[in-house]
Amino acid sequence: MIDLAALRKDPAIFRKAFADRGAAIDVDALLAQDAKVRELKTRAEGLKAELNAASKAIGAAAKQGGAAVEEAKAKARALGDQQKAADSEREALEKALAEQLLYVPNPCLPEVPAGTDAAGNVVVATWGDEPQFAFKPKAHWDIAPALGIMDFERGAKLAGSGFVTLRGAGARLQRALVTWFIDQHVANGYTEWAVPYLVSPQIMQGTGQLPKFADQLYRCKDDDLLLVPTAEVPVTNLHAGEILDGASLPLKYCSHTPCFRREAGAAGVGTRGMTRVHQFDKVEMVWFTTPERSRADLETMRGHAEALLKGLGLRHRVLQLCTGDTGFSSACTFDLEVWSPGTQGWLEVSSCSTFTDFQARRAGIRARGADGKPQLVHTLNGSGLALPRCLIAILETYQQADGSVVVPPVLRPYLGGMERISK
RNA sequence: GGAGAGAUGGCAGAGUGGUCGAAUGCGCCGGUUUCGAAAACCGGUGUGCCCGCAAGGGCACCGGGGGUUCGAAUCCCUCUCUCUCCGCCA
Repeated sequence: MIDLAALRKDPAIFRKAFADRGAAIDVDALLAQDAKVRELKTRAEGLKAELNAASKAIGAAAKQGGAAVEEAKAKARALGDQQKAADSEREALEKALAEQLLYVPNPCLPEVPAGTDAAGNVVVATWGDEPQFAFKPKAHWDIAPALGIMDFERGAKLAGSGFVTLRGAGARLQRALVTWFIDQHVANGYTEWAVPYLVSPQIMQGTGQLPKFADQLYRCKDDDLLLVPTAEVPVTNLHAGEILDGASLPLKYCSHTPCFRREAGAAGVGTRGMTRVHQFDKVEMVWFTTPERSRADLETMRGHAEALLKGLGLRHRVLQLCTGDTGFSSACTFDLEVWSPGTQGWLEVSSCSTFTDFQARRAGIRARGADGKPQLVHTLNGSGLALPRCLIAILETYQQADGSVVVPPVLRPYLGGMERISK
């Protein structure tokens, strides 16, 4: 959620930011409503103050008794009616304004390149040479089923298209990746969390998934719970409504969870194999930090994600997303894309963002600063990393002419020393 | 799932219709004292919002929501959560 006081103070900045994003936000309408709400509030509170004073007087008078008390009560009753009317008007308008505010995106940082869509994203770094093969490299959907480590048909049998199963060394490889990732994060000072995979609608609102992206979420109607689309949601909301100790910042958390996404409207686009599925595993990094250091922390966190790809020896690049491609809640995002030799394309395996105070304001996450006053924190998160596409890149990058796949050395200890996955 | 008990400030714990944003204790911060510290004593110590240049004034919050009343931490309804016991269960 944006800061209404900031909007009042400098609407021009917000107008430009929304335009850059391609978001049709009527700033003037928001400002007008805000002014009206505050006017009504002042009036209603004034009446309430009168009423409170009148009630107090009745209390004092009642002790002495007397006929004047009944008359005073009648007057107070009339005042109360007036106050209630004014307050209900204020309440309705304030609620409507708050509702609209939930659909207003986070302005991007000034440094974010302007652009309307993914074509405007800027490559800021590339690592690794393109792997060379003495044969035509295959795609993972050919490699993995042939090795018997991935089964798409059975996934579809269980839950429909977009669900896959991993078998034997495939399942174990994924588990090895998860464990190695988390071990790296813990070594970097992160605290690991295990969290619920179902959360309430209010929690989804805290991080910005609701109300705008309801159609992308799986919902358990009978219990009014939603399956998490990313660990960002439960982990960021761990501190919802809390006032943290400023000296404890930055807090660095990581968590491994499955992620559930309906992917409504994405059918047919890059969905073959395990590239885009309704359920996948991911290790997520989440930071709670201060406004002063959040931008620098984003670099650090992105470095942690990149280090994983380097450790695995996977060619990758880093994109800074342009204004038009930056997510609703984010102020600045870097995507990490890994190279897929089988499809000769790039696959997004991580998205590292700073949400500035946007999520903190929605979720009510503050920290007590040096001056003793609570202040909204900045939240960051980044994948570290998404599992399916890492599996894809490993299988395709390390495939051999005989169909086997060499295991990256860093993972071997997690696979009982296995050096190669063969049939 | 059934039965019962409970939810008050950082913590503990009073308060059952009026001057209660809330006693008291602990904790924390500042001061006095001390060579220094402890102890003791004195003072302070929640959050959000509105009006205001400011000084200052006002409103709201005692788990959430709703109701009764001139007035609710206190009465009523409802939801959530916690604890105890029973059942079921990985």
